[in-house]
Amino acid sequence: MFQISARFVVSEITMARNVEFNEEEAVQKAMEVFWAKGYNGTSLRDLTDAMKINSSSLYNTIGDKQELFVKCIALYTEIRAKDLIQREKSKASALSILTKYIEDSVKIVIIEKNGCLAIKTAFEGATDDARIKSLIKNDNDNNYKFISDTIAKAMAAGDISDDESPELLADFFISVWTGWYESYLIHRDPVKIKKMAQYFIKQITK
Amino acid sequence: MFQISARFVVSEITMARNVEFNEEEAVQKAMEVFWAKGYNGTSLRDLTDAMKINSSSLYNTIGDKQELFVKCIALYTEIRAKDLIQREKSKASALSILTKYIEDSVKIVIIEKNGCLAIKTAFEGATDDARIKSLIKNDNDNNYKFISDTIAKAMAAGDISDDESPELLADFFISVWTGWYESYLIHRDPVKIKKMAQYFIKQITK
DNA sequence: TCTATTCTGAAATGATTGATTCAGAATTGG
DNA sequence: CCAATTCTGAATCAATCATTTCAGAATAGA
Repeated sequence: MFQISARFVVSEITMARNVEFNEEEAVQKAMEVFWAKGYNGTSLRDLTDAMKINSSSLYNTIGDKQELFVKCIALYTEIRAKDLIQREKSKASALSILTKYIEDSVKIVIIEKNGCLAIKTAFEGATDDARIKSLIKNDNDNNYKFISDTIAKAMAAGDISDDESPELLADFFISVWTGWYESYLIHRDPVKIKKMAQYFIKQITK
Repeated sequence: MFQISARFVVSEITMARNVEFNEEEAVQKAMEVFWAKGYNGTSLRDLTDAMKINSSSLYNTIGDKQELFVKCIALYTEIRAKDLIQREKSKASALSILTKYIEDSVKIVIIEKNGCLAIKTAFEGATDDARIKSLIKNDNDNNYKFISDTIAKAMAAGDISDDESPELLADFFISVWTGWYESYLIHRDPVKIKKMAQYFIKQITK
């Protein structure tokens, strides 16, 4: 017997009906709902409506609400990790990779009306699930590593001053960036964000 | 007749039983629960347990869950506003008022395990109540005004450079500050926060 | 086609949600 | 003490919550 849980039963005799829905697409839809409403603000009905599946199908394949949330956060952070890998592949100078990243961060803050799912999740603290904490920390560490490495390279190239450590500047940028989301949630003023980004770039380059 | 709602009935003949619980203390207790669990994560039973009152008393005096939440946010932002007024009264130099404020901000980030209620509320976006949005924006504007005014005074005194506008620096500080809460939620590393604060002070003073 | 197995959809689960009811306790002025 | 009024507490409300059940549809290999 290889039965671990219902969905892992593997018959040695016959196979049967296949799952009708696309799990990845369904998780993507669920992620959007959690993103907009938060964990506690999202009901299972909200989820199954968006995913267009029955709750029994959800529980048979993915699991309960918390399990689904973990998959959503995993998907979200995976997308972000892939974006960083793409940026690292760029042939451009470290400085221009960095400024492009900062400028894109501004754009995302302004476009994404619900803010950042990782930040929202960190602040909501709805569940103390170790997997979620780990995913959020990993996501943060990825960004930290990307920024500090890129700054270090730009310093080595002599494009930005090495008065401060790349690690401190990376921590600092991540902090400002988080604040931009809050600023935009409260004021809806793109100019504020753009000016702060300009200031940050000026501070580290000069 | 002066009847607006049940609790505003004023008899012209006789008075009657008084409210037994202290409303301000009860709201304070409720605030702590909302602070720890968020709006959607807090049930009415969580609230009445902490406030040590019956739900009928709550509805007869304060109102429903949303009304109570408004009062909690009002109390929270009022406490913060009073703190700023105290700081403004100080006879110390603008620069030392500013650095004291920044150092105290670091302490609060590190001490307050649940982060900042205003920031949490902004990110949760649980209710689109105009009063809450207004209170949060007001709180933000208060801090903005205090910081930019203090920076302007320090500039006038020649204690910090006037390369940048006080308004930009105020926006910038508020953003970093918000990020510190997230950083501390994820990493629980006081040194990170302290270093960032030192860096910020250094940047604006030199 | 048949049989074994799995997936789906509707219905229902008990628990909890925010909110209300109302009898009786409390307090006031008379 | 009485009468008028208001507040409190226990019980309860319908609605919704996350989750489960199960009959029947679907599909694989034999």
